[in-house]
Parts: sequence; C-alpha cells; structure tokens
Amino acid sequence: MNSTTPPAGPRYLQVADDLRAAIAAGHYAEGAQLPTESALCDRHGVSRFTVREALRRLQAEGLIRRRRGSGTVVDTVGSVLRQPLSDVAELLQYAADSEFDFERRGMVTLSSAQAADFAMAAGSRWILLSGIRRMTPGGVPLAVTDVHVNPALEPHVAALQPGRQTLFAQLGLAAGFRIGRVEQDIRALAAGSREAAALGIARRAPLLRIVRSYRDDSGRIVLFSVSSHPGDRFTYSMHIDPA
Amino acid sequence: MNSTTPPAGPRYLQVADDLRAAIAAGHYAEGAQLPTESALCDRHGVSRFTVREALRRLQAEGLIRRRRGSGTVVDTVGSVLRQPLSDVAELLQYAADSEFDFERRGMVTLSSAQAADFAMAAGSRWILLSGIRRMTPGGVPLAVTDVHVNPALEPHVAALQPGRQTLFAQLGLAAGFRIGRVEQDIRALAAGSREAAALGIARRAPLLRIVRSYRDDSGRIVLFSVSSHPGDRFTYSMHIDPA
DNA sequence: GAGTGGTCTAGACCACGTG
DNA sequence: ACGTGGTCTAGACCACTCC
Repeated sequence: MNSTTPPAGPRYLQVADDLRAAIAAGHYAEGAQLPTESALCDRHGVSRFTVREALRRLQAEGLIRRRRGSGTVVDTVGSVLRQPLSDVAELLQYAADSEFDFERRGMVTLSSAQAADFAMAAGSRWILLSGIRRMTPGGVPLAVTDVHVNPALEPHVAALQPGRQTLFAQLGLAAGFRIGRVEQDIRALAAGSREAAALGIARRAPLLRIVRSYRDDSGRIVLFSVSSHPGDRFTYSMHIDPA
Repeated sequence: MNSTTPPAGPRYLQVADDLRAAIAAGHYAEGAQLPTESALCDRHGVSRFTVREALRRLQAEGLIRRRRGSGTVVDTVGSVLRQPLSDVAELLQYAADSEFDFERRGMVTLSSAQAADFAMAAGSRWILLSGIRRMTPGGVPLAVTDVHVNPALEPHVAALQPGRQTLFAQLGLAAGFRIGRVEQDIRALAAGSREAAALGIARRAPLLRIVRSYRDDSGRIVLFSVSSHPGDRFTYSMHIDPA
C-alpha cells in the first residue's frame, strides 16, 4: 500500500480548493499577494501546468486577479447579494448561500404562452415544484421559484430535500448524471398577483425574471427553473476577465 | 530571412481565428464534427497545448462543444437578441450587432443616490454621453444608454464615432490602453419618464437595467455605461459550460 | 536585472464514448 | 479495441513590472 492517498479528482481541483479555503479562512486578505506559481508548485509538489489550471479556475470565479510581472492578488468582495457567475461551480455556490423551501405541485403541461415565455417546447410535460428562496430561514424572500423537473426523473423527486443544495445537484447525485450546459435568460417584467403576494411587493412592481435550463452531458434538459426576484431587492452581478 | 511571417499575437489566437472563420464561412455546419486535436496540431504545425488553448477560447464563446470520447462539434445558434456572454470578445460582439447613436451632454458629478444606484463613488466626475441603441438604423429602440467617460480621456472624446464599434474599444485604440476587467450588474426597475419617452413605453413599465464598468489593465475605470432595456423587448441570454 | 505570469514544446498516461 | 479529449510532467523562452 502507498503512503499517499489520492482519493479525489484532478490535482488542480485540490490545489484550487486549498487556495479557496485559505482565502476564505482569511489567510490572504483582499488585495493580498498570493504565492507565486513556482512557490505553489513546490508546496503542492505538482507541475506548473497544474498550478496554472487551479489558478485559472479561481480567476474565473473572480476570486483572484493576475498580472504578468506583478503577481496574483486576492480580488473579491463579500456582498451577499452579488452573484458572480463564471462557471457552473459558481452557479451552484450561489445556491449554497441561500435557503430554498418548496412543495410539489404535480404534473403540468406547458401552454404555448408559457413555452414562448420560457423558451421551452409547448405541450411538454414537467413535474412542478414551487418554492421560495431566502437568505436566511424565515427571512425576507429573495425569489419565488418554479422548478420544472423532467418526468423521467420521477423516481427521484420524492427524495428531494429543501435547504442549501440545488435540486439539480441532488438529482444528479440520485439519478447518476453529470452536469452539462446551463443556459439562462434574464428579463424584466411586471409582477403578477402571485409573485406580489409571495414576495410582499405591489402588483405590477418590476421583477427580475431568470429562467435557467440545466442539461446533463448528453444534452437532455433535466430541469428548468423560473425565478422571479423583486427588482428593489436583488441585483444580478457578474464580471468578465480578459483572455 | 524566413519564409513564414509571424506577425500577430499568440499562436493559439491565430488557430482560434482560423477555426472561427471556417465555422462562419460554413465549412462546419451546426452540429458538425471539428477536426480532432491531433489533426489540428498537424494542420497548424503547433503543439497540442496551443490547439487546446484555441479550442478553450471557442468553447468559452459558446461556439463549440466538446466531450471526451466523442469529439468537438459546432454548437451555435444565430438568434440576434440573445447575448451570450463568456468573455470580453463576446461582449464587444454584441455591440457590433446593433447601432448606437449618442450626443455629448457635458460633465456630471454623481449624486450619492446615483452613486449607490451605479455602485460608483459619490462625487466622482464623468463626461456624460447619452444615446440610443437600435438593432437597425432608425429601427425600434433596444435601449437608452448613458455612457460616463473618465475625464482623463477628455482629449479623445471628441473623436468618438457613433455606429457599430463600442465607445470603449474606440477609446482604447485612441488612448492606447488595453482591456481589463468588465463588471456588470443587472436589475429590474420601473421606467421613469425619460426612459418611457425614449423607448416608447409606458411610465412605470418594467425595465432591465444593466450597469457595466470597464477597466483598463491597471484597474482604472475607463468608463461605465447605464443601459435601460424595455422589459418586453429584450432578453439577456447566456450559458455556462462545465469545467 | 530579477522575478512575475504568459506562451509553448514534446512527450506521457488516463477516463471516457463509440465501434 | 480504438480514438477522443482530460490531465500532467519537465523543461523552455518571452513580455512585462518593479526595483
């Protein structure tokens, strides 16, 4: 037997997780210099390729900023309502920062109006779960969300748990598929009576509507969610880094 | 002297441009298989590292989709109002798909309310340009936009041209800086009288408000823009690919 | 000039999808 | 079984920033 235990996935993810945890633990403050690439190579006993792949991930998450000649610095802000979105990991992270309660509402068939609204196929059938997302349990509602699950996953729906894990991640675990592409459409519209009541805002108040579709790695739409956020309480934030 | 002319930047960008052009020219239809990595290595006479970096860019743009074991396929949709946003190149591409007319409105100082609204510093001073973005000249307005330019760039403002090039790109060319980070915040709010009149919608109708800040590579905010899109006429669309 | 990150090579082994 | 893309090594040279 070997003295080392290499259980987890790629090494660059382990390096990235290490750095992320160190930043979260406050070992590197905002604006602080991170170790150089060669230092990280030594510390983790990996090649520069691996270290650079790890740093690439952190940069995509907006956690660090890099400049040739200068080095790598921590570049993050802690505002809770900001939702940086660079990759799927970040998308899932957002879910972990808030609380989701839902109830099953049965099977639905999309009308042509809904289909156009959600960019989905008219007449398609889905298992509907409705819920509310809050920053803290019992706190101010951040969004009212309708989650539509592919009926093929019916056997796993009953086991879904509310909380800080995305339904998508839970279904993936239970049904054994892996994440593929995520698409999302964002628009503004006026609150209807249902959203107004659930969010505690006026009818016709501005809403931010986010429709996300999640595909597995074979391209099948596993579920799509329709989230309505009160305009005065939610800002969707993201960034893009060059190259 | 050598027979080859290596004028442009990194080789992976040349490879990426070649592939992008080939896809645009229809040599690879939507869903078609692209050459394998090793084939591209041979064709361009570069290492696999370089080819993979090129393919990584195209994947970030949403142009291709890759799966281990299967291969690389073209994966694009041509809908005009969708705005995939994976990197700065895509952001600039969006501008090229629409038409922007503006006029100079003079120097402004941000009130504390505006500062909070835009996530900028109160009391900061900017050169204000106001304009309207349309899909086609004289067509339906897509957005009304206020562009705030850093006063340090005053000498170059007079030379700015309306049209299909972003003001940011024009300023970068004129003032000689390079693109750094782009950040954007998206929220929903009710139209005021100015937006209503400019966009031809009702007062208090829902608006999608996008605030974008552009930094050069030293972190200075070169300009920020505040765009208001009519909720019933504009959907912001993006996607995220795994890993 | 010393040190940083950016680009690049020529190999290697592996996990996965498809025959 | 084979070919695909995913991960990884151990080097190298370069552009850039800072001292």
